[in-house]
Amino acid sequence: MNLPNLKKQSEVEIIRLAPQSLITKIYNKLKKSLINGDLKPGEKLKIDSLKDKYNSGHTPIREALTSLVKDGLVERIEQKGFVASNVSMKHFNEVLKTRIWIEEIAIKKSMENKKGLEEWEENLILLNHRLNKKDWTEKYDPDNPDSWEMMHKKFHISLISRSGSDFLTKFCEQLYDQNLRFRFLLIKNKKNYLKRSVNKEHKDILNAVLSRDVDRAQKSLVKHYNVTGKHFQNK
Amino acid sequence: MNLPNLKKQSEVEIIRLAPQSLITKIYNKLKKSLINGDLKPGEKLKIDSLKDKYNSGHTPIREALTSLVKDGLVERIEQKGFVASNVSMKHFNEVLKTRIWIEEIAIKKSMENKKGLEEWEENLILLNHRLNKKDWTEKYDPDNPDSWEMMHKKFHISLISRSGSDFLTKFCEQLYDQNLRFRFLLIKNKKNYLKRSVNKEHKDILNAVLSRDVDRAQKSLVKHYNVTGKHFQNK
DNA sequence: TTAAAAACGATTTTCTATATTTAAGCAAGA
DNA sequence: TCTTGCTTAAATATAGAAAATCGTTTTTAA
Repeated sequence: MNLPNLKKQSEVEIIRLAPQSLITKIYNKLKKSLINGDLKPGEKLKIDSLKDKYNSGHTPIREALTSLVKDGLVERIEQKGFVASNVSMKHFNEVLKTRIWIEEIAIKKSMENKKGLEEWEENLILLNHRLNKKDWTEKYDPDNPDSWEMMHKKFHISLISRSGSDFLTKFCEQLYDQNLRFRFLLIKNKKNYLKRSVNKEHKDILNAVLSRDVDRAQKSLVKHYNVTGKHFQNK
Repeated sequence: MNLPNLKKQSEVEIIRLAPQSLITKIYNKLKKSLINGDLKPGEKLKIDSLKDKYNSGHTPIREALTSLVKDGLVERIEQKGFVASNVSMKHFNEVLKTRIWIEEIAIKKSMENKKGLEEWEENLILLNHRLNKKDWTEKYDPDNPDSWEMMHKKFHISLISRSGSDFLTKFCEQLYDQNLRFRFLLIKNKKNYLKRSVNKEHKDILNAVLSRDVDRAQKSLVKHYNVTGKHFQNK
């Protein structure tokens, strides 16, 4: 999360030389499919089919699914296998309100954390600037960290990740992914949704953070989430 | 979490007839050992050893460990296997403050939730009453729901589980287990710890809840957690 | 002579193939 | 209609193969 993101690219390359397990690869692919809706809510996730699809044995598939269960994206029924988690407005509303409760605290604590405050602020400015230049109708592709969705996630996680609790940050990430899935699956009127002025909403949050106004930052963050919420009330 | 807990015992029995997978059994046993310290922080968790210990193949062990990674009790290093998560005061303090932040909200929302409010209150009275009768120096045994530790967990989870967000409740449970592990591993002066008047602390929380005083309930809950915290500052 | 690089072997993780167990659908008989 | 048993499909579990890591030794070269 520090500034010289681009320079670190090379380091990442070195890390990548350490072979990634099939488990991780399949986990990421399945997660993507669950979030973007390729795997439909309620759909049976048969080990054998996935095994063929991803050219692997049982173990990597089962382990990836086991992780996804803990992420809340897959449900497991003992002795009956795995199913893509169901979605509903009830679930969406739960995630929405939970995010609001949690992130209100997390952004507050992040702003109150003096250590590296200025670097964080500058980094947020950059992230927001880059995000602004991107086309937010771009396709969801978690493998591309420069895609709008991934940069958007990075901006939001950055906003709340200085609370001093990694547990909290991870929890927020989980909820972020849940929400993303709902957005892809449940938004009724996508045209309407795209009229939304996200950039303005982000700018409001950013400005509040930069003026170190905790209350206003919380309010604009909550507002941002509630605007998303509005677009789920079918119309 | 509703009142007729005892009657439901039979239902539980019926559910148990559906054979539990080895995965789940091993998951529970490993979790227990990680929390009570039989498996030491930092200890290598070799698949082969565990396989022998639990008389099983690789699959159930690996899957159980994969779940425990998501619980934060085990760490996984790609291609190098699994290790029991490390503990430190830093980690403890993180969990402590996170619990305080989160549960302050959760207990508030639980108290503000009108639906089934009175049943919940009555249930809390019962849980607290039963907890009072038990000896809190009793050994930790997650297989026995009537043990002090398990009833204590039930009381605390019950306090915060009516927020309307299952995500939040699960998160609190995770943090509860983390904290429990720290309690077993990090408390320096156990004799001193046992002098603590838990029953009084619980009664304060309960009374505040029953008088529907949100602010006082939050404060006494936080106090309860901070008292625990004090016992970690080595002396 | 010594430091770095390569090679080897043992251990362990990861993965595949296969066997066992369980669930579920269906048909025959009470 | 409700069992009961049969059949099939799928989940779960085991055994063993393949790949990666780690520590040690051997080789190479300065």
